[in-house]
Amino acid sequence: MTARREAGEGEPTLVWERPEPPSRPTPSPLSRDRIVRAAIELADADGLEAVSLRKVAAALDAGPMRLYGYLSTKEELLDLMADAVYGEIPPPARTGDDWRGTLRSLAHGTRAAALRHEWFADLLSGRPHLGPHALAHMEASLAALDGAPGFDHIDTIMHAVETVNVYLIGAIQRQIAELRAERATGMDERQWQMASAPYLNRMLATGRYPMLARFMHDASHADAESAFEAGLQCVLDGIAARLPHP
Amino acid sequence: MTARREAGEGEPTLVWERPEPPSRPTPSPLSRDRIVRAAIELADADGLEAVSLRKVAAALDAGPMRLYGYLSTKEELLDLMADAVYGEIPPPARTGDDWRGTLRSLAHGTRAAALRHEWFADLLSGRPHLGPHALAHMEASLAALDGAPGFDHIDTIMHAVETVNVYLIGAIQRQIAELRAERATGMDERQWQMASAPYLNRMLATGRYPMLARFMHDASHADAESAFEAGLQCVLDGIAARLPHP
DNA sequence: ATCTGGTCAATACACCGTATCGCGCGATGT
DNA sequence: ACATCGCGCGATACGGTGTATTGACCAGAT
Repeated sequence: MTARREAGEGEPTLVWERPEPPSRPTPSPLSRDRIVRAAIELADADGLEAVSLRKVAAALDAGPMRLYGYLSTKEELLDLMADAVYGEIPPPARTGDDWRGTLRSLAHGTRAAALRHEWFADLLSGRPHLGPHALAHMEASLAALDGAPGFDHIDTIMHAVETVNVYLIGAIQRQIAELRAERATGMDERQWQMASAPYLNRMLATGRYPMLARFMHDASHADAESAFEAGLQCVLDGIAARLPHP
Repeated sequence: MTARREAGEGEPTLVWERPEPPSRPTPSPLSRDRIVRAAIELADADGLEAVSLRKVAAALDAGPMRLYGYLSTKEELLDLMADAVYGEIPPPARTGDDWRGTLRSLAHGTRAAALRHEWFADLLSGRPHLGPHALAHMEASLAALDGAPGFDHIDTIMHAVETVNVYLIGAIQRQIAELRAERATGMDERQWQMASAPYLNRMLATGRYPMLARFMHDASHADAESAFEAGLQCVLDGIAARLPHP
């Protein structure tokens, strides 16, 4: 055996002068949910790259290693975060025969959630989202179209939903990228022109990009929201065109 | 550490027994281009997260810090990599009045480049791509539509290109994500069903996802290529529907 | 012959994800 | 009531990252 701290023998220090046991700081109760919420808070505030297991744990008054009881990898935390976003998307309103309205509400709901959590865009290129909320969202999307006029076969339904989703993903990425560019140079559009425009102007001045120059000069730059809506209508038109026509 | 440290003012060791100066390993000539190529090689082989300044430098027989003469940040390296991909996209064939063919060739060319460099999908959510090749690609896209019947105004042209691009981005992301999921479980579709299906089957068995179950059971799962083409046709139809009709 | 300026390698630092270890507490068996 | 055990958790450790700083070296100018 080994020397065990026992009152019978040496006990070098008396209780009075011996410090209390480190006084466990009330090990805060943990749950996957609390962990994910803390991570999302960090990501919302400072972006995905500010989410580290150490910081998440610190935000919960816990040591980093404690998280490994709830997750076995940081990637799993990211998966949970993505699924939490799906949980925020309101299920598309079931609007009877108005399948366009259904798909539009679906798209706008998703877009709104993604804009609330910019980092969501960064998680789209990772593995497919198979969490319960993601599945439920997919299920609701399919169900909302089920029985609408023209959508008889599951293939038709899935194709429509997938096409809208693909457009949606692209639109989210585009806008998030744009939004970050603006913020990086100073948040204001005027400031953006001041900061990034010199380079662009120099490029345009080379004459190698006449169409871009024309665009910069002549185009009516629409805001992101209405550009999104316009493209979405375009996709919906395309879907409609391929339905068995009444 | 310092074998030659004694070389103060006595020079105690004789030339004969003193090793030659470490014989600079012929500091390999560097260029932004070589750096980017090395980085792309790494990324193609092992994914974006395998690209570190240290490894890129090592691949070029250089110290990590040497790269900072050519880049001031790792992000800039990623920007250069993304722009290199744009450089690989063949300019859309100018096909006269066949604007659909133009947009299709554009989309397929981009998609092919993205599939050659899976990591490209990960760079889409970052800042907008403003490198010379990206600008040239955009310019070529706009120019290819200029003068096509119905595309009179720059707004019309830009809207069409942007809509296709957005769909394109989404489709690329989707397919890359899917592709990675397959590879993660063992590369083969049969193996994928063996590995990931148990979880999905359990989820479907709960009865909470009837539409998904129906999809799994009844749908004719098309391959990625034709699904992409179908969605693209859908978008093109939508664009056509909003043109001033002949 | 000495100084100088510019390149680059070496070193250092803060941070990351995670494997390992060992302490201390609660539960358990006697 | 006491001895023992298991184990959840913190501390520590390791190999990696991006990058700031430092300092050795060499070319060219004085």
